[in-house]
Amino acid sequence: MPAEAKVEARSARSAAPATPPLTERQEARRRRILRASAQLASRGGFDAVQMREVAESSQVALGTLYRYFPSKVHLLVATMQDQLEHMHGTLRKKPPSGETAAERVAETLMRAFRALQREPHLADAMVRALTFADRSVSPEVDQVSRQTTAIILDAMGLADPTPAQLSAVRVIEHTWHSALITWLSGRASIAQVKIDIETVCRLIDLTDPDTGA
Amino acid sequence: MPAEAKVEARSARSAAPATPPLTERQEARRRRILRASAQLASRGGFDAVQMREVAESSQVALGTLYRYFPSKVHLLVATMQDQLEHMHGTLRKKPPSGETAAERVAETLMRAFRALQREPHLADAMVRALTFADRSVSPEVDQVSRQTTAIILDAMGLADPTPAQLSAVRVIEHTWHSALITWLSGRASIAQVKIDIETVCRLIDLTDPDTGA
DNA sequence: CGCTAATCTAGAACAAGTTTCAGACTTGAT
DNA sequence: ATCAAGTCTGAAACTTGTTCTAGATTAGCG
Repeated sequence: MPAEAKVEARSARSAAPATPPLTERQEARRRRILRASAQLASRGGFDAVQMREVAESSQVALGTLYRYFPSKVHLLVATMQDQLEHMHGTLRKKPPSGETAAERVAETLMRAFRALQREPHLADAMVRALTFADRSVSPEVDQVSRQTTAIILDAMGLADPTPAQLSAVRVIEHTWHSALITWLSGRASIAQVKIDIETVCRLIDLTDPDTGA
Repeated sequence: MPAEAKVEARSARSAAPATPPLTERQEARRRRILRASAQLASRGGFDAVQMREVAESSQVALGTLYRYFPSKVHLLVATMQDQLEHMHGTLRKKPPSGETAAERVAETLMRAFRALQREPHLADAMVRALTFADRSVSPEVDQVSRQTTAIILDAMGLADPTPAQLSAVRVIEHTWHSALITWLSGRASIAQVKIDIETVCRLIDLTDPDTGA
């Protein structure tokens, strides 16, 4: 029988279908790797996360690093999952105060944006990885997307959204990601991102089953 | 005095401030390079565009290729500029037929989307490069963005848009790029992209100075 | 305990983007 | 026609992501 179970995509909750539980030491390794990844990313962004350095930093052989995360993009997307969970927890504690759903969503996203501004390099690494990811990372990217959707729906305060509302949420996510990229690459100001977020959030009112179209 | 002028960012119109004109042979080299890039990209997407192969394919030394395009991302973004010009020309010939501005924009974007579907690998290479570009490529990416904006404004049929309308256009572009990415990475269907585009285009009506909010 | 299969480690090796360099070639000016 | 300065070429070198290998370790089972 195997000694330590096969290591694969890890996820927050019960999403993973067949992920054998990790040993304590394995869980610890995984943590060390993610911590090193975030640390290096915080310094110099995407480029500063070098696999050899991550391995050394987390006291793990390069081959092992690749066993846990099959590519740099996988690693950074996993790092993002990790950070997103934090974020969601933090956001839950102080629900947004806006009157309308649109206001609350915009407020929540701006709060998240401010958090990202505190670690712009880390944001750079995570977002670039997310948009650069190819099909082999789809499951992980999808998980990030679901988590983001959950955060937005939370802010809207909706139990069961209509299809139109889900469309609006998807568009908001698109805008969120793309606006972040333009900000990170210095092509848009913080103010600009704020405007874009507020603009797209008006779509929510438009799809409100009571008042919208 | 210099023999052949310094090669730098090239742009469609008068945007470049100080780009000495290229020799005929230089212009020809540049063309060959872009053609090779598009050709390789059409085959296997981003990964298939290998600088050594582009150089060989376009009968240019590797060092020369790097003189014309300082990185793979620069090259692919330039390739996108090139393709966008084609596209804009093509789109101009058959203006969209929709009643409202929103309909016309959605129609135009869907037409562009269909064109991309014909060369999904090329689309992959260009879009991935665009979103992966860091600050050093900002001017070129910005040029692509301006060109895209021009296409959308064309479709709206607007001479001088209001700030609110420009915001809407920016959000539409965000959605357009991000939706393309989700499609390219297999996380969204063509139908899904269509819905997202149509959804975000409703923002236009919302900002119409006559009828909107 | 002692086995056995899987995991982990160290390090070499490979791949593709990027840089560098010496020498041949072009260009525009004199 | 000649020259100086800038370009192009071919090839090697360097960087960093990724793969591979042989041997040491570890985990669970009988």
